[in-house]
Amino acid sequence: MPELPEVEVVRRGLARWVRGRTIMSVEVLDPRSIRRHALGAEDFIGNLENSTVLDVVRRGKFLWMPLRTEEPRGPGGTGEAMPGVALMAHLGMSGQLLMQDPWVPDEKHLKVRLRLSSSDGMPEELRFVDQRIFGGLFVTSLVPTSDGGPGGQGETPLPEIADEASHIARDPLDPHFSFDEFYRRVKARKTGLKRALLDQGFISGIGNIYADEALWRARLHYARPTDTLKRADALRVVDAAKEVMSDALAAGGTSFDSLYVNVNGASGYFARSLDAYGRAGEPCRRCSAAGLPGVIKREQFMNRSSYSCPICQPKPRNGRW
DNA sequence: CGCGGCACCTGAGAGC
DNA sequence: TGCTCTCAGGTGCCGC
Repeated sequence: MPELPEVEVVRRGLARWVRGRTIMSVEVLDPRSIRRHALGAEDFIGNLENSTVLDVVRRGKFLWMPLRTEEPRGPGGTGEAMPGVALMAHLGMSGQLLMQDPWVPDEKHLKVRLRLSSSDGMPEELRFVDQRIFGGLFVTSLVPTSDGGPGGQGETPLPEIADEASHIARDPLDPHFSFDEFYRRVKARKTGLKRALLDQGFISGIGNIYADEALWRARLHYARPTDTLKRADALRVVDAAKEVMSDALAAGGTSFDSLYVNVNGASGYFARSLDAYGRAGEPCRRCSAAGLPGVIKREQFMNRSSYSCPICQPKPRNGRW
């Protein structure tokens, strides 16, 4: 279940292997994995072949590789660079980007294979593997950012963003993230706090797991109306999200099952340090440390499970927050 | 505008 | 053993 830290682990790993390499050929083994590429497999392949990967860039959970595509030289071709396009990837629930040597047998859920130009000792194939097919690959254009800052986080940040990610807000680990802007927008919206944390247009990179962890750390209820949030509350929950995500990043990403594997094929491991998510029926660590009887409760919210402690993340009795 | 609901998917595990 | 049901969840879209 990749959230921001996992995607960043993949980004860093991938950048090392693919920067500067040319896509020699592309094989789409399951067209469902490129369904967000509206013009189909042939167009997808045509856009990628003979393009060179300039970088690997991330915004929230979206990952893209800006490409340099040259017009064919010779008759009719100028040899000049074409307008900016990028290969976009979203890992969804179970997507993996793996570097493999060609003789390694295909993975069971291999969906797309890119053959890269050879580069001393590096694996020649970039494989997109995805069991549940919530993720996918597609080609998108690059557009200027609305705030003039870099489009995303990469080795050489560009003032452009992949069109399909331009609605995604910066994440709390982004040096250009603005808490003031987040607070202003969240105050103006009438919605529940967890819903706002999961809204990638407000603040990105937070999924169900880290939303619950951040709310627990900030001692806030998931349904807290955002327009009642004090600045200190909002700061606490954003700081908590930032903390939990940088901890996970330092540990190489969270992993609960074998579905998430980073680009080098090794699972991250951070799940053991979760305080709320997945701990239904277990004592709240903060409450037990204080001698209180809090037990983590699981509830359905937004069609998914939410975990919280009824004692330290209470709902008000009188309906006033 | 906001929100609930749902579709998109597969596989693991529970229950019968 | 084998069937059916439930659950996991990021994102986008639809209708109220």
